[in-house]
Amino acid sequence: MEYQEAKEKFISTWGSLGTLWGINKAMAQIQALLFISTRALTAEEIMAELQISRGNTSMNVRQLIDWGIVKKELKAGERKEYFSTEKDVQELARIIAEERNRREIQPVIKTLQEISSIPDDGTEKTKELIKQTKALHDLAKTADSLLDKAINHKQNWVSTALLKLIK
Amino acid sequence: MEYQEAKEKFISTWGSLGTLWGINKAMAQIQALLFISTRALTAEEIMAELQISRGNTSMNVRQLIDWGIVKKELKAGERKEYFSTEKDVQELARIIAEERNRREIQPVIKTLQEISSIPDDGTEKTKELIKQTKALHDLAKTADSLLDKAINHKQNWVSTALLKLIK
DNA sequence: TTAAACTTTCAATAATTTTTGAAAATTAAA
DNA sequence: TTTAATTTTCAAAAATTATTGAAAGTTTAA
Repeated sequence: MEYQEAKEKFISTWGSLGTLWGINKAMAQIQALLFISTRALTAEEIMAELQISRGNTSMNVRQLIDWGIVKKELKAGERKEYFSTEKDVQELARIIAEERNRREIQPVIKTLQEISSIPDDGTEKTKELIKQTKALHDLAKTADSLLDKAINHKQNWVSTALLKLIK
Repeated sequence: MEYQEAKEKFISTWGSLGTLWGINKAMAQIQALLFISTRALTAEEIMAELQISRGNTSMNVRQLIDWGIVKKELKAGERKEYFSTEKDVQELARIIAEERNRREIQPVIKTLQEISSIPDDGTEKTKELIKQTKALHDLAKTADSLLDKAINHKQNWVSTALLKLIK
């Protein structure tokens, strides 16, 4: 396998993996392209490399910026914008964990809290609903604390967690 | 909020959360329904509760069984099948982590391994591709070990991991 | 056997999500 | 200003994914 093939394979693998962290294919592919690029790229270059439209590029780059994964770079004397991604995998993992937590886990915790707090009317089905949503709420809160630790623990948190778990 | 509203809210919240663990809405809703049910349900009952078709029910229940989250129960003297889900949240989390790892993380690790092993032709772009995919591969392997620990550590692994991380 | 009860399959349809591309908006140099 | 370079927006189209429902398949009891 030589460079071009490996590059395409990486971009397509990373793209289809997007769903795993809750983003769409184009967004993941743009990030992948920037991740292995030796320099910041323009919208034009991204479009050409990934064969996607201008609008698609613009929207997805913006989303990546919203996620805090991609940054705009302005070059002196140049009109167009250049884009680059976070290159450190640990930091990338940290940002993604933080965003997913904020966007998806927190709202669910809130809802589970509400549901598990309904009045116990004494029926078996109500007791079961309360018991099960409480259990999920507890699990989610624990996972949340774990994630929060990870998020605020800048360097190498996955390894750290692993090392401690092994002991 | 009384029972019926809370129940509907739970099913719909859990359903839309399906994407977070990589399954579709109907599949997540069926699991949610069984999770708060006080007894095993028939396909007929699932269809009626969730207002979905027979085919949809059949296919999604089968997928839940493939995931190892739902079990068939046969009642003596009855022709139809009853379905129930794993009720313990810790075990549920464990099974989901195991399946996602097997289905999604393992194939990615393999691909990253292949890509990061291409010959270094000395160019900057090849060096960058190798370096970055290697870094991702290392992260994925570490996460994999962590998950593997978790998967084989039956009780309360999230809390355990958290406690150790806090120390 | 046959028939009834029930489950599965899968092509067609519907719903949802993503992508396009051209027009509008913005920005900055002339 | 005006103009040209560039980016953003968004309605329409395309692609993808989920759902239906009726026919085919399976199982068990009579």
